[in-house]
This record gives sequence, structure tokens and C-alpha cells, in this order.
Amino acid sequence: MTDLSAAGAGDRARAVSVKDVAAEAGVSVGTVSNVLNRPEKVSTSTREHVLAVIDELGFVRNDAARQLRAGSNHAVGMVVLDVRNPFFTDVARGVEERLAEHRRPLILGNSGQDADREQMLLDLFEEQRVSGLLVSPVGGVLPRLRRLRDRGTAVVAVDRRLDSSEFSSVAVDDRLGGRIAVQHLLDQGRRRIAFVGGPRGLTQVEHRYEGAAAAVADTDGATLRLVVTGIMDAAAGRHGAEDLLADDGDRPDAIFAANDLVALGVLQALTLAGVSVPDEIAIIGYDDIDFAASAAIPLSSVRQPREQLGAVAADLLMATIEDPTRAAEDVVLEPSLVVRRSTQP
Amino acid sequence: MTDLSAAGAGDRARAVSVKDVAAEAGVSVGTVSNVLNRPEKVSTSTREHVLAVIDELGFVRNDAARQLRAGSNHAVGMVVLDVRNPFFTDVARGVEERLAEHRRPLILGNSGQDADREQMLLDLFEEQRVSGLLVSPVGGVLPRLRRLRDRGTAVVAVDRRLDSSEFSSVAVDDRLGGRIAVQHLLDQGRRRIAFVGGPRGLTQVEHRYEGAAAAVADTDGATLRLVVTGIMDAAAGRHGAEDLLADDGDRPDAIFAANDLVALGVLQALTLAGVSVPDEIAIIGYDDIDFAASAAIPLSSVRQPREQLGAVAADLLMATIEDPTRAAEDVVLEPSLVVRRSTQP
DNA sequence: GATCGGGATTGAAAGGTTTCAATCATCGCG
DNA sequence: CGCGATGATTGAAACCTTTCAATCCCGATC
Repeated sequence: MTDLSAAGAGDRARAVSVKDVAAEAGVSVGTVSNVLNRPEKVSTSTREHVLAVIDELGFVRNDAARQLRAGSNHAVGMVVLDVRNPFFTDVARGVEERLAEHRRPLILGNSGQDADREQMLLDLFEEQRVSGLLVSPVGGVLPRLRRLRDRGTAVVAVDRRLDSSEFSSVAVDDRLGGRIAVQHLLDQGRRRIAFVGGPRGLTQVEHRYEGAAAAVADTDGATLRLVVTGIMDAAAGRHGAEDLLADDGDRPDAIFAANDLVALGVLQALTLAGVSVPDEIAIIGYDDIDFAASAAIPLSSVRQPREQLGAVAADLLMATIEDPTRAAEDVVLEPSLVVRRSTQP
Repeated sequence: MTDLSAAGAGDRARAVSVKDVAAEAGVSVGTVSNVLNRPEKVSTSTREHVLAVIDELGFVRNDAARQLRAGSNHAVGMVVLDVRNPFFTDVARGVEERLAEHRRPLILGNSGQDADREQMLLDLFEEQRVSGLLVSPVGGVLPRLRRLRDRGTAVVAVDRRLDSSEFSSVAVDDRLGGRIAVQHLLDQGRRRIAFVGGPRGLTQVEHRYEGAAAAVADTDGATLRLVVTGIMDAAAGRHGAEDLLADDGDRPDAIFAANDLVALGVLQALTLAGVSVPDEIAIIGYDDIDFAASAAIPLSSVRQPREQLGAVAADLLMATIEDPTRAAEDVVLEPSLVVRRSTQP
């Protein structure tokens, strides 16, 4: 009570530690720790007293020390391809919600489809010793992921299967999605189909195109042409549509866009050019983001079960964290058709 | 080389630590640390040798231990109101980019306008000992933020000024934005204006409405009516527009929506009802999200300098971290008008 | 040949939490 | 009254990195 030295120099109050709490409460640090982590091991009176002191002193646990001791971070890291695409933020939300049930925070990183940024994020997550990692891989990270796994970090691939069968994955059947989309267009009597998307080499795009081609091959008189874009945003869709309109030899009567951002761009270009949608040209997108429904001409789309994708990914990851020897498992979800005005007069 | 015991039990390889590197390289841990943090203090030969060993052993720094020693986390936390609104993800990207220049990671949390979730996030950030915090406050967190500041965590309010003048803030002048939007409608000859947005009490909404009212008050014969919505998404916009059309006594000739999501909903409802935009009714939104430009009828909007908002917030935060005694500062940015087809025939 | 100066390197301490074997206190029963 | 059992509490070790005063080594200078 006469300890002036403590109050003296104090530039800024040092953080309150378990030791401070223990001293103030007149117990040992072990007891304080028990109150926090195994309250049932502590007598009721002691527990209440310690909790009161914690509150009074405003003690907040130092997570760094806790992690250091535990050897790994409770959190889970996630690398997504594009935070600006609502599809990915929705998947991330699905993950986050499921993880919240296990009281595990999610640390979100955005690679923007850039391999260097992806590397940086993996470095960061490794330094953080996250206990699990969800990743939509950009490219060439397989060795890196192997190393992480060998160190005890659980890894699950999202929205794309890794080449190897060493890691679990969750993905949506993009071939089926492409087929469903184009079959719907064919069912509406359309025959001259155009596919707009890119770049070539992006697994999702390739599969959607293959599905589309399969549907067309099964139908007499149906044709499919391909318009390749760079990145898949609305601007790409606008340019793709303008190209199609310019070359008016055989104007398509339906367009399948590889995602909704592209489809919105296509829609905009067509409306601007005075082409009636869906009368002259029908449009279908992919992902069924919220903006598809609220576009001025509501957009038909192939719905991916986004929240489910996130939830299943989180479940697989949790299972792998709990049992690292668990066999890898590839979960494939089914897409479904959502019909709106852009394909139905 | 004959150390069988080490290889023996090993369930899973324990993480490689500086100690292991030091032993393998035949130097002390202090030297390894110097190689990592002050390479210029180490002789060239030693440095190269240690780096080689680090690479060979696959050593990765343990961030928890580093933080524990340092006393605070290098990272910065951010709480946003709604990750699904592109406006916020764009602001966050602005922050992230600026922080990247200082090699500080951003940990993003989503409150979803829920005060409980906001509390949980603040708990998390406090346990993490983040060095700074960017927050779009939901409600009643002032005492909490004070405590954080007293412990040495820098705090900056984003997109909204805190009631008190203790914390720096960055915001956009919403009154001016509202005025600009409605003045534009008036300049186009519109007189019967409707404002769609809500809920009442949300600072941003109130200010935008006040600005709108001011512009209307300055113009003879102009009227303003208010349609209050709950949360501001596309569904709210659709309902608002339907209400306006149903009551066809004095149909407005222009609608000012409190954000672009609402505006898109309004646009959709009008198109569906066969109302011509902008001929019969003009629409202007707020935020200028990317989807505003790629809507089928491109949407006029009030542009908020989103990336700049994020960048300035990051700058203020960095300054406060570097000098905690720094006086609070309120930065107000100016919005600007973006005219597209929805208000211009 | 002794001393000095300088850069390079060392080694131990500190930081906060958790864990666990060891100790203490209490009570019931013989 | 003593002993054992049970439950509560203790205290030190471990986790890994960084820092800094102390030491070492080498070459140069007198």
C-alpha cells in the first residue's frame, strides 16, 4: 500500500498479467489459469473471487503467450481468389459461421489470383502457426502445402481439387453446371450458343465449357462458339458481347457467361445496343450472386451452394485437424438451375 | 550423427526453432536472431552459412513468441458493418494496400451491424494485442474503445465520427452527398423527389436525407417525400418502389436511394412495372459500387472515395501508433457526382 | 611484445500462459 | 487421536524469440 515505485515512472500501464491477478487475489498463477480453463477444478469461493479480481483489474488474456505454450494457433487461415467477387465472400461467410461453432476465428487473405501474393499469405499463415488452412490454390503451391501438412497443419482445397489425392477438397461439379445451363438454353429452343469466359487454363472455366459442349453435342443443329476473356469481371463481359454483336454474320441467340459478373457485363452491352433480352438473345450466368436477381433484367444462373461449400470445407478441415491421419476425401456438390427473366420471355 | 534417440519416438516432427538452427550451424541463438533481424551486424560468411542452414532445416519463425517478446502484435484489426456490401470490401482493400506498405497484416472482422458480434470481435482483437484498430462502430462501444486506447492500442473510426473528440476519424460528408444528388435531379428538371432508405437513426441515412431536404428547400415547387426502409439491401429497394407505385396519386418523377443496393432494387421494380427509367422516373443511388455501372440501366450515383477513405484511415492509424499522444483529427472527404443513364435520357 | 580498438559473437534474461507433479488442507473413519 | 483419501492449490518448467551487456578475437599501433 506504500509502493510508490510502481506508480512512479509508469509511462503507460503495462498490461495486466495472470501474475498480477494472482497477487491481487492472493492465489497462485496456476489457480488463476485453472479458473480460466478448468473452472470445475477450482472451489466456488476461490473462483468467484478470482473472477471478481479479473474484472476489477481488467485482465485480458494474452493470446500470443497462450499460443506459444500451446504450440499452435487456434485460428484457421483461408486464401481466396478474389474478395471482390460476392461468390467468394459468401463462401467465406459459410466457413466463418461454421468455425464460430468451434470458437475458432478465421483469418482471411486475398490472393487476387496472384501467385506471389499467395506465397506471401502462406508465409504469414505459417509464421502464425494456424492449425488449419483452406485454400483455393492459384498455382504451383503443392510442395508448399505438403510441407505445411508435414508440420501438422491441416489443409483443405476449396472450389477446386488439387492434382494430387493427398488433400481433401470440396468443389462443385462444374461440368454438370455447364451442361445444365446450356441444356436449359436448348430447351428454350435456342440453338446458336456462345460461351463467354476465361482465361483458358482456369479449371473452373474449362469444366464449364466442357459441360456446355457436351450438351450441344447431344442436340441436332446446335452450335457452340467460344469467346475468350482475360479476367472475369463486368468489363470483360461487355467487351465479349460487343465482339459478338460486331461480327453479325451469325449472331447467337443465347449466351452462357462463365460467371455472373461477366453475364452482367454482357447484359449491359446488349441493352445498350438495343438488343432485346431474352427475346433476341437469352443470357445465363453462373454463381447466382445476389446481384443476379436484382439486375434490371433478372439473370438466370447456375446456383452453386455457396454457404454449403464453405460449411463442408470447414467440416472437413475440423475433421482433419482432429485426426491428421484421416484419409483425404473429395466432396463434390451439385449445382442447380435458377431460371429468371433473362432466359424466359 | 549417431543420435538415434532424437529420431526414435517422434510422433510428428516438432517445429524447428532458432535453437535447432543455432546447433546445426554451430553458432549461438543470438547470432541466428541477428541474421534474421539485423543482418548487417553479422559477418558475411556466418550470415550465409546460417541462411543455408535455415533453408535446409525449413525453419519458419514462430510469430507468437516474437509477439510475446515484442509486447504487441504487428497486425491491425478492422471491424466493418457489412462484408456483403461491396462498398465496405473496397474500403477494406484500400486499408489493406496501405498497410502492406508497412508490412502490417490486416485482420478483418464483420459485425453485420450486430452489437454482440462487435463485442466478440473487440474481445478477440484485444486478446491478440493488435497494435491498432479501425472500427465502424455499431453502438455503445465508447467505453470499450477508451479502455483499449488506455492500454496503448491506437483507434480510428471509419465512415462515421465517434460522439467524442477523443478519437481520430475519417468520414465522407454525407450531407453534401445528399445535396449533390438531389441538386442533380433538380437540374434535370425533376421536382417530385422521393428518398428511399433507412432505418432512421443511422447517421449516414439521416445526413443524406438532410442534404436532400436542403437542396429541395432551395428550389421553388420542389417536393421531397420519405420512404423508410429497414436494412438497406435490394429487397428493401423493391418494396419501397412498389409502395411508391401503388399509391399513384402523385407519383414521383425522381428517386434518391440511400445506397446503391437499394437503388438497384428500385430499378428492378420499376422495370418490372413497365415504368421507363429515366424518362418517367429518374434514379440516383449512393456509393457508386461497381455494380452501379454494370446494371442494365447504368445507375447514376454519388461516389464516395472508397480507396482513399481506407488509405487515409490507415495513415491516421499509423500516425497514432507511432505517436500515441497525437491529437485526434477528423478528416472529412468530399463525395462527387457520377452521372449515368438512370438520370439522363 | 603489450595494449588498444573494433567488430563479431555469446549467453542469459525476459515476456505471459499452461501444465503437471508435488504439496497442503480437510474430513471421515477406524 | 491418527491415518488415509479426496479435493484444492501451488510453483516451477516449458514454449520460442529478442535484446543487450559482456566477452572474445583479430589486427593494428606504439
